[in-house]
Amino acid sequence: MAITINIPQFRKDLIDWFEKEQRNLPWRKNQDPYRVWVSEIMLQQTKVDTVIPYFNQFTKSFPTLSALAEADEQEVLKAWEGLGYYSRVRNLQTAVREVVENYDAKVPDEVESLGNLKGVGPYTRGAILSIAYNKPEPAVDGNVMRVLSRILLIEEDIAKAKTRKIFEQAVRELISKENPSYFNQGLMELGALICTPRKPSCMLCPVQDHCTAFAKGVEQSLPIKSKKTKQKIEDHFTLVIEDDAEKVMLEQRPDTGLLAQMWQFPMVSKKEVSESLLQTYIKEKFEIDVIQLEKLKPVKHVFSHITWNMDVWRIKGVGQPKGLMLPLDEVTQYPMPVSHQKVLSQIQEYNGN
DNA sequence: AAAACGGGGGC
DNA sequence: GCCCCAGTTTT
Repeated sequence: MAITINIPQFRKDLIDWFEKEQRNLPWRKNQDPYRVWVSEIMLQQTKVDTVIPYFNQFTKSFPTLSALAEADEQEVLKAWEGLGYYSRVRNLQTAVREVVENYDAKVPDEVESLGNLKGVGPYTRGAILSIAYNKPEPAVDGNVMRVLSRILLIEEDIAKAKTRKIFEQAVRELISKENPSYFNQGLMELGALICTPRKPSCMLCPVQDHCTAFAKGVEQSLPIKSKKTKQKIEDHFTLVIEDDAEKVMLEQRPDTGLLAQMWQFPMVSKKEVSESLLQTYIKEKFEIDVIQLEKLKPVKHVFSHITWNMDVWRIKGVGQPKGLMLPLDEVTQYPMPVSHQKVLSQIQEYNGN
């Protein structure tokens, strides 16, 4: 694909704008590769405003790569609680331990070694190399594809995996060798502030003169993106099991899959147990005698690909329940997904708080 | 190549 | 309700 814009002028316009207009964000305080790395992982599929408080807390709790490598896994997961995509932080800790082991606790500055780390894909690799090490590597995310699809009038489907390579090649031709960091960050910042998905602010755009889509008046219809996955619905019983000491039961989710290793109130799919058999199921599974069974307000939780309809039941039992029992005010010490934080709120409301 | 993987926010 | 978001891993 032939690039027809004035490349030196484009670089200057973009970088000058970024120098003047960039937001003051905590991970821009310095170029510490570890902090850049943490920020890039947090920012995957996640808005800046959401990330800011998490980043501040996380880097306070785990200030260095070595600190994160040595930290307790559950504490790390707890620090990520509510951010979502929890495999990101489990992979991150796996990767920093690898860096301590193989690279003397220094974040690699080469494509190969950096890209082989767990959770570091093509985007994150390029972001770290350019922002922390000022190397002219592409860092193509959704912003960059949107911005460049408009400027260069690229009409490939950005939902396709191989389309990213087209944009990487374009960045390789466009990128400033003097300041690759600001060039890449400028593209992303432009996508976040000006060249937005809907109603882009073209009148304020520092590179409007270079934009083919704007010249043709088609910026609103770019980028092209197919893909819409149909999402499933799952119905579950969610069990708040209380013993005579007023402790409640928590269980840990499996090591892999959805919300891996997070803690929750025991849950069972309605495909496995019917409401009429619920009491028998509880009695056998948790080895208690049920003396009270109340239905509370249901909780609905929407993921990107699944909707959980959770019928919440409060169960009073006698005996020694098979499972972790702890006082209600201590469950927050365990990393729990937002869905079950909603359940916890139901209980507290029911208890009159 | 497509699906899995969270959560929040804009309209 | 639908779409978006500073993506990577698994199938």
